[in-house]
Amino acid sequence: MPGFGGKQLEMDGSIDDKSEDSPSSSGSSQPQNLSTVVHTITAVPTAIPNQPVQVQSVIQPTQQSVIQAAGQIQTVQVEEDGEGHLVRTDPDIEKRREILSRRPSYRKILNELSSAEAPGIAKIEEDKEEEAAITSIQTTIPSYVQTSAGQTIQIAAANQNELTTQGLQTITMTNAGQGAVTAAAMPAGTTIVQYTQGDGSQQFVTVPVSISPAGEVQAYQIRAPSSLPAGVVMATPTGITSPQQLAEESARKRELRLMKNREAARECRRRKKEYVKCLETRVAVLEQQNKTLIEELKSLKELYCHKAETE
DNA sequence: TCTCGAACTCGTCATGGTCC
DNA sequence: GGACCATGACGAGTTCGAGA
Repeated sequence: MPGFGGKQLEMDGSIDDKSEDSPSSSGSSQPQNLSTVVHTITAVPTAIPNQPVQVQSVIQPTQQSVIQAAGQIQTVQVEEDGEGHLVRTDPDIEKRREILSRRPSYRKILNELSSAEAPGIAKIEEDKEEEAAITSIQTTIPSYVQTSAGQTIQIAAANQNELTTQGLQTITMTNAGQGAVTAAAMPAGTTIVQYTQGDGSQQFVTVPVSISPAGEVQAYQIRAPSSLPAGVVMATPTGITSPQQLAEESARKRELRLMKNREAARECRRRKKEYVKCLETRVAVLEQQNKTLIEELKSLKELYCHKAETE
């Protein structure tokens, strides 16, 4: 991570108010403190959550700084905490601390940042669009799926065109010699089949692959319980009774949970990277603004001195 | 070429927040 | 209240560059 100039920039764009919980708690993205005369900080006051404001010219550590946001002038108390961090000490702290104590969402933060001040920065898309993107590279309903054991099984629904998540469907699986879709890696006895329906919606089916030596396959039900997100269905054997089947069922649930969490972790990391990139861009922009303002200040000073000399 | 340590990646678990 | 999601934390594996 390259070092950032200026004062500590909180992830939510606010001035450091010593909140205990911050997305930067891992430390890897903490900006380094560099000594500069003028610090430009973007802050989001609690009264106007989505409106960035700028704190300028915090030259003396302890003083009142003027925050201008959307045409409004606010005055906040700002102090330096000895470690180079600006600390806001006004009465809003309790409220802000309450808000910041909640775990942040990179997506929310980034979307706030992009909508508030940088229209050019792409928002992190909502899940709907992500799902749509995924389904666009999927195929239609496969008749054959390959299990984690390299086994190919045929899914022969009573009416594949009506294989929807509405209501219950019974499908049968039979061994077949053709492969079509590779299933997720699963422990012995289970597999997760991912496919796309004719209407483009993505489906995950957790399927136990306990095919008897005689090739006999029992019937499974595909159901879409309300607890599962759209596009995810569970395949459960009909009439689970034995402890072994219960164990298999819980193993399947666990695998599905792990798979989802794996995906969630990937997404989370991707969002985090995007968020850090966004912050770096903002830092670069603000540094540039800072330079411009310094130059402007210099020229105004010179102009003023020149005028004073001539008078 | 081998070794070592830092950095990075990924999967999993724990936990708090949100939704129904 | 339970299911689900988002994310921090942690450990294991991988990569890469520097030094012997």
